[in-house]
Amino acid sequence: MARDSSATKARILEAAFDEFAAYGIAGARVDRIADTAGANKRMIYVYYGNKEQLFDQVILRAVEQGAESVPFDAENLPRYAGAIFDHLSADPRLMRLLMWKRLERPEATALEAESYARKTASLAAAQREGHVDPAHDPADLLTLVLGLAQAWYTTAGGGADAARHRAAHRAAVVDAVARLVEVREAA
Amino acid sequence: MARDSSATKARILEAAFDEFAAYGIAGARVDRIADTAGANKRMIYVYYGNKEQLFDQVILRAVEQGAESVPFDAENLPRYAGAIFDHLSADPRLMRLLMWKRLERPEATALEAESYARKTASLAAAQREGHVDPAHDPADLLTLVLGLAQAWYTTAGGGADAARHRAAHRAAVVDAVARLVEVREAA
DNA sequence: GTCATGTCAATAACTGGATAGTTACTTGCT
DNA sequence: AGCAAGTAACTATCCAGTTATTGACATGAC
Repeated sequence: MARDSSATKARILEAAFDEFAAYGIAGARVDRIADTAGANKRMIYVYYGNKEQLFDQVILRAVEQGAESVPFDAENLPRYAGAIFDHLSADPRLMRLLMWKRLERPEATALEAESYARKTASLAAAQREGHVDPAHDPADLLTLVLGLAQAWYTTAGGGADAARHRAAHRAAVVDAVARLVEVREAA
Repeated sequence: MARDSSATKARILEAAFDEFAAYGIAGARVDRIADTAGANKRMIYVYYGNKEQLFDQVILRAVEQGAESVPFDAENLPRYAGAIFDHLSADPRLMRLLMWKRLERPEATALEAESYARKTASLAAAQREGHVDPAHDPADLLTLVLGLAQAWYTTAGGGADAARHRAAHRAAVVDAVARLVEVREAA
């Protein structure tokens, strides 16, 4: 039993990810997190303050990792949507975690607000340059693209045998976004 | 204080809707539901069994009302998506309630499975008849349409000033679905 | 080298408040 | 009277957060 505080911190964070993804904030049990982490409950309070702050840390890490592995690409939105789809497919806990966050901690963080603003701005630019149909407001377009990329995880479609058709679902998302952003000649 | 059991039942159900939409199952407080309903806590247990069963009843009523006021229309999916959008706009509690359900009671009920099957079947028919592009599997298409219709409520786009742009958002949804189902000549 | 000292990591047992569900009782209607 | 509706007070459990204490390791004095 080496005494390694950063390893303990990391184990707690990982266990908390599991627990929060499964039960949300209200349903999560601090004792269970401590057990799963193989750590003492007290350390959770030492390292993270309380249950809510621990949740915030879990979210923060997930968002950072997401931003890192799925860079925004205003000029190729179908590909961006496909990348989001892949990212969500890779870990089923992720979408659940984000849904809990929307329900239990809906306040947009500064980080999120800033990332949102950056995306809409670069989307507007892509529209001016003719890569994306300018029919919709950039913010609206972003919402629609995200809605499509997440559709399998926010609706009943993501049921039992979803894994077997993953490739087809992904292709459907990519195609749907392609149709959405396709530049049309003025009628 | 008239003694009217069905009125008490209804008040409890309405208060439970409020409470569950706000806090989910784990976060909901039975005492608070009783207070809001102006009913005695005991009556909740008499009429509904326990907290989970009460939640199930709230969901059941919401789903029934939804099915009633938003009939599926495979031959005009943009309109269907618009109707879903309107239905969700009319009561912000609704989408929250459905999200809690996905997270806390994910099992698909028989009712839901049946309604899902009916929709995909009639969608397949609409594709054969040329009303809907047959590029995608009907089940996938349904998922995408729902993803679009709910996009403002499942993503960060549904923030503060969303109400002011509701009409524009609705139009965006309808247009996005129109593009999605548009029949294309074979390339 | 080894022993005292300070510091950080970790633990088990506890506390106080909350909370789902119950019991025993009262009220009002017919 | 008799039954259904309603009530208040209770219980047993659970659970977030705390307290008091022990164990590990490094540093430096001698």
